[in-house]
Amino acid sequence: MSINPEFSQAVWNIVGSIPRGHVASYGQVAALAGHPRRARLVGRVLAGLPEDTRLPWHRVLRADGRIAFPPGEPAHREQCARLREEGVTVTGGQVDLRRHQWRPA
DNA sequence: CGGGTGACAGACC
DNA sequence: TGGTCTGCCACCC
Repeated sequence: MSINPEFSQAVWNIVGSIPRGHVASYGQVAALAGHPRRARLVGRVLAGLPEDTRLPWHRVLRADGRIAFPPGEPAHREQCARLREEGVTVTGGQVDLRRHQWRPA
């Protein structure tokens, strides 16, 4: 399975529908896109987003609630900032999933 | 063609 | 709570 427009489109839609103050894991997005076990592919799609994207990419975290970017990288700080700005508590580059994970209806 | 590399995840210990 | 190891799969040399 390549990174076809269909999959990208699905990922964009899903990520775009994560509500403010909530987060989802890469694997969760992949599954919702109809492709379980393809978390890495989701990361690839997000990596391809333009810098001025309007998509809430910062609401996507690793399965353990940690930010995927290495601490110290600008992107890491950016993600922290954006999450906090919408009321998500980030401690040590990590979010409490029990409290913030998105559970789609 | 072959090996290294990720914005990952789950199983174990 | 935290390390390792393995499976994963499209890309890029």
